[in-house]
Amino acid sequence: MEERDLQNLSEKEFIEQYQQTEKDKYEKPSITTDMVIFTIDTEKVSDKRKKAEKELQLLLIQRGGHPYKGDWALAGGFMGIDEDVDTAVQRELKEETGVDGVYAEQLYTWSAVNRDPRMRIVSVSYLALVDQEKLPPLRAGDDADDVRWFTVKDRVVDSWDEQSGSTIRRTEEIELELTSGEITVSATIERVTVTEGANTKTAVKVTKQDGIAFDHAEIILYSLERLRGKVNYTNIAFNLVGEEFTLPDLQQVYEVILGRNLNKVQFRRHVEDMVLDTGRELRTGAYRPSKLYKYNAAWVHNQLK
Amino acid sequence: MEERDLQNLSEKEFIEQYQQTEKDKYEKPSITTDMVIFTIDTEKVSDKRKKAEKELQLLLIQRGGHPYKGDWALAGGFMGIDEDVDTAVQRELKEETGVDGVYAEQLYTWSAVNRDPRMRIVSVSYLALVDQEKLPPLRAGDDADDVRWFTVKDRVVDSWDEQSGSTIRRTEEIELELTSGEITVSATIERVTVTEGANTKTAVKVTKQDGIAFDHAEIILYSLERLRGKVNYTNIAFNLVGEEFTLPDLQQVYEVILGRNLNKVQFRRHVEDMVLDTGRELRTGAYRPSKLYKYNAAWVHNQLK
DNA sequence: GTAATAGTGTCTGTTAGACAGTATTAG
DNA sequence: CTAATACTGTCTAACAGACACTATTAC
Repeated sequence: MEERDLQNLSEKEFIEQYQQTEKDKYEKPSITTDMVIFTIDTEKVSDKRKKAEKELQLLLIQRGGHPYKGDWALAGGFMGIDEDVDTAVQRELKEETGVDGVYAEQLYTWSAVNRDPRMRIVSVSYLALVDQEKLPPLRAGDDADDVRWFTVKDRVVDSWDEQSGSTIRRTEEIELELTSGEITVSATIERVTVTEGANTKTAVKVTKQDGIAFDHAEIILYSLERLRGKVNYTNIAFNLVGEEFTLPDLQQVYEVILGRNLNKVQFRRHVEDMVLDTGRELRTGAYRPSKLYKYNAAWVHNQLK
Repeated sequence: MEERDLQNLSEKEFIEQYQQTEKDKYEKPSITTDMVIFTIDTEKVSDKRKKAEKELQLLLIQRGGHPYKGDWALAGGFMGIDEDVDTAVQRELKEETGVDGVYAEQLYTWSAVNRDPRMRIVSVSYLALVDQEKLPPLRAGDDADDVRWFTVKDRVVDSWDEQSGSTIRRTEEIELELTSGEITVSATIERVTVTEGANTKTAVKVTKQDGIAFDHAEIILYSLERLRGKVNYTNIAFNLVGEEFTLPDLQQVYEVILGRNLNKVQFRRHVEDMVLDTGRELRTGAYRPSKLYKYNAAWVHNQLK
C-alpha cells in the first residue's frame, strides 16, 4: 500500500502537520444538545371531592429570536469545544432548570441536512427526568421569551397496513398535543414502517406543526416512546418521585407514563424487589395511610435490553 | 424581554445576517461515523466428524496512517456537509463492504474531548448486521493497510460490589478479544456502576488495549451488549441469516450472539410467530433434513422496548 | 357505623424451562 | 439395523392479569 508523504513523519510530527493543514479542510457542522425534560406534576384540583390526578409534563422554551420566533422549543444549546456532550447537557440543564445531577440519558442524534435554517446543526438529544419537588421556580433565560411546563398528550389517530407482495407498509398517524394553561401547541406525525423480508425501515414525517419549533415534535415523540419502553424493565420511573414515596403514588407515575391503568396487585408484584419499606407512613385523608417506601439500590435487572 | 438588534430583522434577513456573522463564531468539531459491522461465519472445520460451529465476527480495518498506525479500527468516515449521518453510514458501508442497504441502527454518539489526538471529533456509532453470504470479498481501501473479519470473544473476568451507606458501587472487569487467523487484538475494560438512591451512573474506562485504535474497544463492547439485548425481543437476528434458513441454523445464530446454549423447544416457541414454513427442506447429511423457513414480515413485537 | 383509600389472598390462563420421546435420513 | 440430527408432546414452575376480599383511617 502506498504511503502518503504525511505518513513518513513520526506520530507527533504528523499530528502537528495535520492540525495545520488538514484539520479544517472540510466544512463542519455545529453540535448542539436538545433536552427532553419530563417531570410528573400533580394536577391542581379545586373540587376537593375529586382525587388529584398526576400529569406528565415537559419543559419547553419560547423562542425569543429567529428562526421559529415565538414558537416553543426544547431546551438545549451548543456543545463547547472543550466539553463532551454529556457535560454540555448537565451544564445546560442546570442553567435552564437550576437542578444539578439529574437523570439524563442519551437518546438519539438528529442530523437531517435542513433541520435548522441557519446552518448545518447536528443535535444529540437527551431524555432527562426530574422530580418536581426538587425544582426551583422557572425563569426565562437570555434568548428565551418564556419557559413553561407543558402537559403531554399523544394518541394514534389512525393506523393502517398495506401489503404488496412480500412488502408490508404500515402507516401510523400520531397526534402530539402539549398544553400549558391557555397555551396549546401541537403536531401531527406520520410514521411509515416498511417491512421487506427481515429488513424494516421507518420514515417519520411531521405533516402539520403548530407552535413547535424545528424538528422538536419528532424528538419529543421519540423520547416519549423510549420513556414508555424503559419504564417496564428499568428503574427509570424512580427518577420522577422523591426519595420516599408511596406505592399508590408510584403506580400513578407508571400509569401516567404508560397512558393506561395498571392492576394494583400486578403492579405491586412488579416493583416488589425494587423498593424497601421505610417503616414510615403517609397520612393524606380520612382513610388508611400509605406506607412510605424508598428505592432499593441493590436491585438489578436481570437482562440488558 | 430585551431584543437584540439582529432580532429586529425579518426571518429571511436574520438568517442571511446570521450566516455572515454568527455561523462560524465558535470552533466546531468534526463529525464521523463508526460502524460496528457484525456477521456470522461458519467455522471451517477440517475434521468432518465435528459439526461446524458458527462464530460472531466483526469487521476491522488496519490503520495505514497516524495516529494508531498499524492498529485495528472500526470502519467509518467523515460525514459530508450535505448528507445526514444515516446516509453517511450507508455510503461508507457500501465503500467498505460492497453491500447496499444493510441493517444499520444508530447506537450512541461518542464525544470525549480527547478521543482523537488530531482534533475534536464527535462520532456517531452504528450497529450494522450483514449476511455473510451476500458479502463480496473484502479489499483494503485507500487509507487502510488491511481489512479483516475478527472473531469476537468477551468475558467478565471479575466483578465485585462495594457498599458504603446507601451507595452501591459495582465494578466489572471485562476482557475483549478479537481474533483473525494469526492476529489477535484485545482490550480490558473496567466498568464502574454507582447507584445512589434511584440514580445510577456508569463510568467506563479502557485499562489496557493492545492493537485496537482510539476508543473503539469501548464502542465494540457497547454494540455487543446492545446486540445481545435486542436479540431477545426484536427480529434483529434475521439480518444475519439468508432469505431462507433452517431453525437449527437460526438457533445457532442466537446462541453465538448470546454466548450460551438455548433450549430447543423454548427457542422454537420463541421464534414461532416470526417465521413462515417455505415447504422446502435442506439436506446436509446422513440424517433427517431440516425444514426451510423464511421471515414472517407480518410479525410485530407487542412492546416497544 | 360510613366513605374512602391501602393493601392482600387466591384463582386462572399464559409463558419459560426442561426432559424424554418420536421422525427422518444415509449408509 | 445404527448413528446422527430434526422435530414434538408434555410436565412443571414462574409470571401476568383479574377479582374479591380485608385493613385502616377521619368523621
